Amino acid sequence: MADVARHAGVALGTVSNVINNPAKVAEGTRLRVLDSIAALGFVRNNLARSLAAGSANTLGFVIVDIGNSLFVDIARGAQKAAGERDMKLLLANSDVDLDSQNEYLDLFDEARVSGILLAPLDAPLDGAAKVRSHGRAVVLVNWPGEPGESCGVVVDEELGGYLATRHLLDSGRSRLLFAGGPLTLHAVEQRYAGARRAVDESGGAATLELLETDRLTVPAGLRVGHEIAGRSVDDRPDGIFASADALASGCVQALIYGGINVPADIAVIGYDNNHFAADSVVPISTVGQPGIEMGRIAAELLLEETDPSQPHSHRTVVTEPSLIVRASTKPAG
Amino acid sequence: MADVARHAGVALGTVSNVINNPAKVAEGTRLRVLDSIAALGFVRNNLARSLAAGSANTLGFVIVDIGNSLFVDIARGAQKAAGERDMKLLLANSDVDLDSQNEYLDLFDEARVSGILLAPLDAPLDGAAKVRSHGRAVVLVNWPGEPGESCGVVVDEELGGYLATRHLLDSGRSRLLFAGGPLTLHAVEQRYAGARRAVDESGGAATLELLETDRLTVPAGLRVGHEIAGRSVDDRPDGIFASADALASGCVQALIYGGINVPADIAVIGYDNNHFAADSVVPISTVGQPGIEMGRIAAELLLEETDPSQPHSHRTVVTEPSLIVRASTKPAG
DNA sequence: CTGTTAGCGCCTTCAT
DNA sequence: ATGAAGGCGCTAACAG
Repeated sequence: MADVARHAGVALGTVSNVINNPAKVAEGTRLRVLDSIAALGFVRNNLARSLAAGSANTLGFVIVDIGNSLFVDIARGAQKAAGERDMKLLLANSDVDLDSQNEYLDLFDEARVSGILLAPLDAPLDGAAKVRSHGRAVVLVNWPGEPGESCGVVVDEELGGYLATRHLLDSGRSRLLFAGGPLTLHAVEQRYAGARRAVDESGGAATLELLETDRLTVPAGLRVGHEIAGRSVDDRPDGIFASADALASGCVQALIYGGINVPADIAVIGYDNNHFAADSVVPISTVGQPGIEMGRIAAELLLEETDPSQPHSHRTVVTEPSLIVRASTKPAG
Repeated sequence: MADVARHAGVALGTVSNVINNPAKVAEGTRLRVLDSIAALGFVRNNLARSLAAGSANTLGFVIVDIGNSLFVDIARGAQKAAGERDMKLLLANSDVDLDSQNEYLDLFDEARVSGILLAPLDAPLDGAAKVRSHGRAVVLVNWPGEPGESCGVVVDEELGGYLATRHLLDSGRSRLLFAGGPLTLHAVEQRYAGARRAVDESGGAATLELLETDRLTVPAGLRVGHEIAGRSVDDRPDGIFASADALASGCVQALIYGGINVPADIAVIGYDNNHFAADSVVPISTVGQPGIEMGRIAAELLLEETDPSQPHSHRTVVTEPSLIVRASTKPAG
């Protein structure tokens, strides 16, 4: 930086101003300094900048599973929101491993990032608490904030379950089946609760069978589909709500394989709006989480919490999922 | 850090040594300092550390598409290799956007990371050249290194195409069809060349039809499958090499939908070892890239280039894909 | 093995 | 609008 100053024939402080407070320096000088910067291939040392300034222009995002498209969408949304405030977003993949998650939390802590976004795995949040105790803001993503401790962004899973089921009912289906599990998973349980509510509202006009699976994968869905295809026609549902697209995809494939027509015989709706759903012989209706929006909101909450000039109270924002109708639930008949 | 020193009743330099050169300090003192660190919730400021030490313990990885499982695998491998040398790996998603890619390159440059891994998009590598001109090492991933300029790690696509086709031939198929495109994509063209080679080696016992697609997606695969299902039986191939699993998945779905038996009537093999292939009614054979290994190699090349105590000459490491046999190519008959 | 000291590169008052 | 000086928190090299 001193080199640049010498090259441009100005003082070191002026170069600093050209970079950080362009308005404070005369047009001519500014241009001359800029030229020197280019000529010398100068790159501001962010380490020193952040050290001296006491704050970084970077946000960290620790992701539980980078293979999951929802989190990729969230990252995109957060990236965009951060970019609008001239902040950069760095990612770290904890890979569904608690130790790894805590390590990356520490890494961002040591790197003095401005704030941290955390999509946690279903485990104690000690690591986050530790980072927070150092005064670094942590916003939970796809996880409720801890009351009075941190912000969070979640999706209303119950509503999603309701929407999916309501849609099956509206399409003229009445013998419904909910597939998914294990029910100990909060999201699955909530989606089932929503399904339950929709059916209860129908006042006895519809039934809901529960078929719990051990996982939410394509193979599990294949098993579900095969099981149903093996039933006598009368015992089959006419509408299936698979609580994840992977499950729905397997289910649809196995049903078709078994000679059952989707959606004429059985309508199927999934959940998550993964590529699984769209990329199927029979495109599968689904419920989508607003990943990009979630990321944007999370980043904004974090930026707000980080900004000392702004009052901030911790809160959990609940976003709404939305119904995406495709061929797999076209009305019966 | 001064606080810790005071609390432990030692000098500031000792605290530094406890953290960085534990061997250089007496056991008792070390423990006492460690206690103080815990008691005070001290977190070493990595910015200051890197600034003072002149080098960071962090690697950056700019990824073209974080939604692609190959890159996720590569990230895992790189993460592991880096971890073994006490280095951390930070990720950035350029999202198939050149500007974004260059921005993240600059970000890592400013952050003075120890080195950068770049899985580039198919576009000029100016950004990488710029960073390199600042003396920061860049290793190209899934892209050949620029001779004399940088290292790279790639997969032998031609070999992969050969393996897939060889496997179809070995399974007793002879009327082969290669689906994929556009052929302007380097990887597709190479895979086709490998297929060509395998068929040529058969000495006229087999034929290879080329069906170029405009994309490598499930919908494109569906179109391929529907097209083939629409042919008269005699005109159909008995073995299909789809140059991507997404394509193969769509193809298999459409064939089954059209009443064709896979693999009895037509064997299908994909490429990439994505979940698409495994998660299919008929599990699809495929060719897998050694993502984890690629990541590990890339990180090691980078670390070697970064280490001034070691001689280094730029090179491109070519890794070998491997055949993964599943149900979709079980021998005819 | 311990304590002291001089920067790492930059930002930010402060005077000019 | 500009130049000079102090310090951000830490490491490394030195003298004890």
